[in-house]
Amino acid sequence: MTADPAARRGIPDATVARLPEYLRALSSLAGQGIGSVSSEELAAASGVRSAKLRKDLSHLGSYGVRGVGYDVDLLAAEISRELGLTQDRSVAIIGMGNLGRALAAYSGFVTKGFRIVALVDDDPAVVGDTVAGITVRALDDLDRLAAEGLSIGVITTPAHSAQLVCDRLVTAGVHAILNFAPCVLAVPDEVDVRKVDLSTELQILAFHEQRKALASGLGLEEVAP
Amino acid sequence: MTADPAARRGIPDATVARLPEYLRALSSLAGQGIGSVSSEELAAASGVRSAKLRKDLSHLGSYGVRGVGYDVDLLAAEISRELGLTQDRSVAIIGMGNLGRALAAYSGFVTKGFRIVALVDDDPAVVGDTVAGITVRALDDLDRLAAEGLSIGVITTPAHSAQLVCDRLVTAGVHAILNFAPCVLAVPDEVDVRKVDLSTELQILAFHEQRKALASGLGLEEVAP
DNA sequence: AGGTCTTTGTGAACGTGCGCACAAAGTCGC
DNA sequence: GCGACTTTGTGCGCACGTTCACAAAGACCT
Repeated sequence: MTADPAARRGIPDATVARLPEYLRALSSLAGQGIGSVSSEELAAASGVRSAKLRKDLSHLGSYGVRGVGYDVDLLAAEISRELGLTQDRSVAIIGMGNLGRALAAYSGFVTKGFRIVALVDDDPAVVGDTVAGITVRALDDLDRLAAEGLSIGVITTPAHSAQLVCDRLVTAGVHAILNFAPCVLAVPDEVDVRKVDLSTELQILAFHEQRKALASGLGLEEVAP
Repeated sequence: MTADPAARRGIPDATVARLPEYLRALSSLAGQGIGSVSSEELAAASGVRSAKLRKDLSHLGSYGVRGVGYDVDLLAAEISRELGLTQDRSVAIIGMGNLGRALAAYSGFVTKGFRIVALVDDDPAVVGDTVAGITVRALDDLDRLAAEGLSIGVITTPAHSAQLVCDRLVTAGVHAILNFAPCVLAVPDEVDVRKVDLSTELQILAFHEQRKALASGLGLEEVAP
């Protein structure tokens, strides 16, 4: 059983997390008119080692040609299919603060198979405004949106509202949430939550900065010659 | 040698990545007037298992009391110290598009020991504008900023400008970069780069959505009773 | 057609991270 | 003061991810 040619049923999470980067690198190459790449070249363009790239790609089948490399268009199509980008997915952004508005105006991910179908806010003073060509709707409209096939919810509210909004998304049937609010969200097992937090990122950078400063400042310098 | 009480010289990366979350949970608890927590409670507030939390905390020393738990303020201070947040770090944001402006206006990370000291853009039409109370400066001012002790650079430019900006930051002596542009940056080994990309996050969510849809739609449903 | 050369795909070794389960250590009640 | 109880800190086993090194497989030249 599972005589599946691509040996699916389990692409490692670490690999999935890198596939978008490979896809971007491939798009860039295609835009330059390049039709074929070696694992070495594609790995360099993606910021990984070639062995890791080859092992990642091997999880979705054997699409390279030994002695030549990978066909750019074919591989891009294959990764897109694997990531589920062949069908458009509808996205709602909840929370029309600075970040929510910036994301609404960001055109970068519209091109990748994602479509912003709704902007939502709970402030009556904001509801009805037009942001990036879309009219802001009220929180109560979430149920109707979900019924229309909403796929992903993006939460850009303050932390104290995030769990409430999250609960309403889950109740409405949304199974994928991208959370920009600085808090942990409680969700049922079948719901995927990914978190993006720039404060966290800055703190991680600060840690490494301090580590480097300490290492060069004391204790690890060479013995005087 | 290394009879260091805290047994430092190597906190795992995975642990470092979670410390900010613990810190945020502790701040929240402190705000509620709670002075002591068990690993079980703090883990729940941070979205991890208690065993993982205890192992993480053990890497920075023994600050808990058996039978009681952790002192909220003490532990928060200890994590802050470990992350290097005791000294303020200055941050520059380069790229005054929608995202750059949103980050500049975001007050969330000012409270955490980070200070935005400069906003930068290469468009002469934008230089001189005031965003979030700060005057936008030209790209050429980066060297001067770095000389004043700039610690972290945040890149919010389009992808095609990111490498150029990155190079100037590195030349100016910045060792920590947070990259929001959808591209890989080439930097020397001594420079840390962290990348945040919402398109990537959406694609990862899309993958899991598709996987769930396939699993429930075909092949994995139960045998008819 | 055969040999050489390039590049993929992968088996094996290695390191890291995670969770369990428990001993050590301290508190609280009496 | 002592015993029971609670909670931390950690040793161990397992699974996952990464890297190395090489055999298999095809292209290209002659």
